[in-house]
Amino acid sequence: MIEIDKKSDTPIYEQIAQRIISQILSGSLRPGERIPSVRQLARQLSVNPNTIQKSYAGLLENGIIYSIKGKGDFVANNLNALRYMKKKELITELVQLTQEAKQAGLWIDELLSTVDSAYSERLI
Amino acid sequence: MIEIDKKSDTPIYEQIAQRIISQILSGSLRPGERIPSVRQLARQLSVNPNTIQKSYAGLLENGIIYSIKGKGDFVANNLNALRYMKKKELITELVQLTQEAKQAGLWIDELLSTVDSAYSERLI
Amino acid sequence: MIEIDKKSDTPIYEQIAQRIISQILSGSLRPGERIPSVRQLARQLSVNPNTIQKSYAGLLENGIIYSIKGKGDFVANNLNALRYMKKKELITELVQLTQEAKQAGLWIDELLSTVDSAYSERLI
Amino acid sequence: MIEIDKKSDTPIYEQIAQRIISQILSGSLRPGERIPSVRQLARQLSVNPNTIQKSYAGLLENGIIYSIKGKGDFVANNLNALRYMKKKELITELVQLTQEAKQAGLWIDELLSTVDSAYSERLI
DNA sequence: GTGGTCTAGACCACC
DNA sequence: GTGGTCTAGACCACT
Repeated sequence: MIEIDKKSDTPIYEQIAQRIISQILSGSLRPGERIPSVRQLARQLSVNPNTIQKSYAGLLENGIIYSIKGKGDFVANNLNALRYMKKKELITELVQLTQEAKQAGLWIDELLSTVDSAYSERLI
Repeated sequence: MIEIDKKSDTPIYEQIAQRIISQILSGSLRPGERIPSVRQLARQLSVNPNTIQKSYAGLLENGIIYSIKGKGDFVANNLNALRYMKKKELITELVQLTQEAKQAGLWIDELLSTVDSAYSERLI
Repeated sequence: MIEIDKKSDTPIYEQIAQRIISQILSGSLRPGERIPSVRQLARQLSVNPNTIQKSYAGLLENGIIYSIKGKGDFVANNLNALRYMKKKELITELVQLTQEAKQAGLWIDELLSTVDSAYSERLI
Repeated sequence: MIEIDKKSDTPIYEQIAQRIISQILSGSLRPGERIPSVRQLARQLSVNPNTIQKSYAGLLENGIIYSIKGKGDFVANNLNALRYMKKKELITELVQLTQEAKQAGLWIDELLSTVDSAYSERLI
């Protein structure tokens, strides 16, 4: 089940793409599996079909899904590449955040223990 | 010395505000000290004065600077509050990032060592 | 319907913000309802869109409205907080004014009867 | 003793004028009495003499002080007129404030009791 | 169509 | 010189 926040400042089409990617990464959508049709998802989220279309176009372009005319859109067999991409992205963000925190005067201990406890916590 | 990236997707006026804040946090701008005048900084960064104005308006509204008409803008005496705000903000981001990383399948060791080495690195 | 006074010494953008707030407080604009678009209101008041934008930016930052890109700006669900804020503000002003009046030699009866009759008066 | 707030957004020259007027109204400066010289007050408040000059020019124009070349500036014999002006001004403000409060949903009782207690309070 | 950002150029009050 | 407000016109991303 996908949920979006229309008030958020990250565009809806990107929110949807992120949700789908995270569903793939978490295994709740598997390679080869069909994802909801544009119209169906549009109805379900009460969002303009154009917006869904834009999400899917992005996923298609990055090889995360493939589409078969007349049948629908399916999760591609890219799981490892996808994981790798996401991982690199997260590491980059983490490096930036750490350096910013250092400059702002936080101690390394605070950062490490924050990461440690956040990792152990049960996800919401 | 302030540097900005006009191509970045974070607005110029916000980049400038962040730079000023980080200069205050790092101590290179002290409470009571004057910050560059709107026009001067505009010339220096080859940016429109209105854009600088917008940056300063934001800082003013948050009580980070105060302005005296005809004299200039000065760093307010909020250092502790500012540090606290920034710290809380960074910790929140770090928690989110950690949980996202966990869900994406990264190991705790990868995160901790990333933070550790990023912290030791010489800042650019 | 919003009216402004371009000659007033309170900036146009603030006049507009106040009008919107008072419309919310008086119930003529309800939470979730859309407020006029930037360009539309600009045309209607023959004011530059940037000025309207500045008004709305302030309301946005204070959580009084929220904006959805491509759709418009809407009244947030803050009515009680808003009422409380305004009330506290007005009471503070009233206290200051009263004390100033006392120091200037006005009698308490003059003040009370002024308030009383001003309150009964039909609003313009 | 006059005190000013350079950070305030009401101009310094106006702050000074207001202080002098309130000293006259409260009786601590009496008609015919000499007020501080421009240079003296400028030194005392560490303010540019031009600014003091502007204050005094305003007071002069409104007949609140008169100046004798080579001797200084003195409080005029206008006390009643001054009181009347100030009173009219305060009443006007009070009417506006009351109507705004009404529109914001405050009750007449709240306003009256606020005025009443503020009036009884010992001034700071 | 919508909001958001930016530029260029102007005017004002203040010090 | 300073900050603050406003106009006119442009571009962008989003729906």
